[in-house]
Amino acid sequence: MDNRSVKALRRIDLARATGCNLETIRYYETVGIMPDPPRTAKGYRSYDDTHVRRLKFVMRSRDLGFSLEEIRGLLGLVDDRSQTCAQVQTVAETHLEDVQAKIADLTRIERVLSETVARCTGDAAPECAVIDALLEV
Amino acid sequence: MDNRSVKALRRIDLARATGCNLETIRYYETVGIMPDPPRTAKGYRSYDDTHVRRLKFVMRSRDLGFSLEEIRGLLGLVDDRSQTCAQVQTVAETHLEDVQAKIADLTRIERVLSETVARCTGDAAPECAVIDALLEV
DNA sequence: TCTACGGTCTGTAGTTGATACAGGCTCAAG
DNA sequence: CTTGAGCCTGTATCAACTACAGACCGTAGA
Repeated sequence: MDNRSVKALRRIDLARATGCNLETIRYYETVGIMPDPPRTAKGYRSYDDTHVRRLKFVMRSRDLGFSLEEIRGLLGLVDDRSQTCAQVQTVAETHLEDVQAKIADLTRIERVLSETVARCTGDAAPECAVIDALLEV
Repeated sequence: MDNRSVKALRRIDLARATGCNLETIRYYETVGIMPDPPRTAKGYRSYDDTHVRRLKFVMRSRDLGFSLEEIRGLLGLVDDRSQTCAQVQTVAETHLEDVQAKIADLTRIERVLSETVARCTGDAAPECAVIDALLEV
């Protein structure tokens, strides 16, 4: 029968596939970040690969410092296909600027950290350059 | 008399100098991120430049996704000068690896976003490439 | 077939990291 | 000497999770 229909995932399977906390999945559902999934006859949530992709995207965005509100905006592009390409472009451009600003900030920190770590002798030395550098970034 | 002693800052001055929320300064004090500052005779908090530097460091670190717990660790290096340079280096290296991972992640997103934004026609087009690209990063 | 165990459900409470507000006091410019 | 801006404390609220309680389900092994 070649029944390769999408494999149903339980909540814990989605959690394991994404690294997301089990309870957070339910939380994202209540706040509208994740859709209400189909349920089995007994009321169990039933997920598939699209949920895995979406949740991974949410988690990475969160990890990079975007708020649920901002992520909602981006997911709106995914969910509401009636928007024009121009509208999508505007949101994407704003997001791009945010990302670039974060990269610039992190790169500055990265440079100072790597320079000072390299300069550090590893000896016992209370006047270690790392410390002062950290405050100067 | 050349009285260029460090100018005392009120809480609102510290807030303005750093861009930090007024109430957050008090919060950082209660959770031990900022030290209990000296007080005037009437009990007003009195800050100086060292507080400005420290708070700026805390704020930037928070903005880049480090927890107060992690920041506490870094500030421990500043506060406890008895640690060896080697210990400082270890903490700084871990921090550096975190930063580099975040940069790599953001750079990947940045590339996909800028490529797809550039490719976008701006027409009404529900099958805009940006959307799918976002979920694939 | 029974039972143990791991998983599901809902609702609610607790945690972290802030932010806001209330009610009263203080300081300094006009 | 008033008035407005700022200070104080304590407490409440918020966002984004995270954990727990108590009841139910489903399946692998004895």
